[in-house]
Amino acid sequence: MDAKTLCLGTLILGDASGYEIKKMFEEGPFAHFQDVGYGSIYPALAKLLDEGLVIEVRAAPESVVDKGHPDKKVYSLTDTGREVFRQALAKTPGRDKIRSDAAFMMFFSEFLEPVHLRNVFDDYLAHYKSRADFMRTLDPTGVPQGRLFVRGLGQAFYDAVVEYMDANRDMIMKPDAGSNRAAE
Amino acid sequence: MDAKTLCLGTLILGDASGYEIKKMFEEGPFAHFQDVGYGSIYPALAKLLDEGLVIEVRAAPESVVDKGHPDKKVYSLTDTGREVFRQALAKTPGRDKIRSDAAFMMFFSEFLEPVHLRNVFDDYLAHYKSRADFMRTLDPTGVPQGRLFVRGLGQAFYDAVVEYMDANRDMIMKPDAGSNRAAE
DNA sequence: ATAACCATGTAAATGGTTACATGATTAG
DNA sequence: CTAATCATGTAACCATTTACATGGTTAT
Repeated sequence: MDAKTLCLGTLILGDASGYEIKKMFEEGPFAHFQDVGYGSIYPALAKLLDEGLVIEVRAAPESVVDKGHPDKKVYSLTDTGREVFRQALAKTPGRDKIRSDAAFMMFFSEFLEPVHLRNVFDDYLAHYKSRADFMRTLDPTGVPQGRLFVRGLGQAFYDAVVEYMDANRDMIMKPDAGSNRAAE
Repeated sequence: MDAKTLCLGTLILGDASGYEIKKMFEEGPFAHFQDVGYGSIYPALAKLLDEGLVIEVRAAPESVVDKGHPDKKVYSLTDTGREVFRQALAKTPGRDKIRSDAAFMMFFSEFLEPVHLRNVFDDYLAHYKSRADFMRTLDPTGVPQGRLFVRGLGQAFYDAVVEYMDANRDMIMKPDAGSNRAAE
């Protein structure tokens, strides 16, 4: 999924600014399966505007909360944008892409200093723990099934990682009991 | 992790050709947490050769299996290469990067045609099932702990996805029972 | 024969990340 | 007053993906 489609997806959930879109990928509903930075979002929004898939709208006057932020740009999907998004969803998705540098490092645990290994392990576990905890705080009320399903999938993934790491800490942390001779 | 470090990692496990390195990322021990194509591997190997981190070696004469493949190039790590790899492992790893187009699609299940949704779901599940099954065929004998740990982590991940999807098929596949009105 | 696989490589296109540049507002 | 957060955007750099180009071998 390119940044453009990602933006269309967030906008179909409601009007938003570039800043708000980023937030959705940081702590929102997409957090566990997609990722984008400002450097992708702003150019993507500019292109979408160019192509007529989104328009710039003033934030609803009711939300005068935005009084002090005159430079905030809120985008809204056009009908064409909605249609293009539907077409993007109709394609066959590619395989999941996972890049875990931490897992790569732990794979080579014998080449890491014990202190460093412990840090990598603990940081990794702590991160997944906090993600799992965060997801548990979300309210499922009124959320469509597809979204709940994907949320649950993320939750299942986080929980599995945490559970496995808690259960197998010793396996990687304790010095190797001779079984590594063969593969060196 | 850039393609260069990834290549160093596979080569520390033993001499290999570009083609063999790719295989490792397709069906080998890295399959579930990293991914690279030929377009990354061959240029990376060329650079590593340039920098003196690897050398080209003839495949061991014993393995005359390679008789008919004179253009096969086997690479081997130099001491510098080993050292550079260790340094790469000593750094703090970045966060896992996950991009799941399929999850993104399922998130927006209301916008997908039922047939397409079913296809996406079934393909996704089938893929994770086959990955999980494959990992169960691997022999743990003589494999160092770090590698076993990461293998188990991948296994736990695959199993969690399969289990969750099997258990919650109805949730996403059955037409929405009115709870989606709110977020539309 | 012919498909599948082994095997290597390049070039162009695509797209993402990082660093830079700026400035207002809010909470402590 | 100072740090954090809100807010947008560009340019250079970096890296990957895709398409192209080639050709040998093995199994059916």
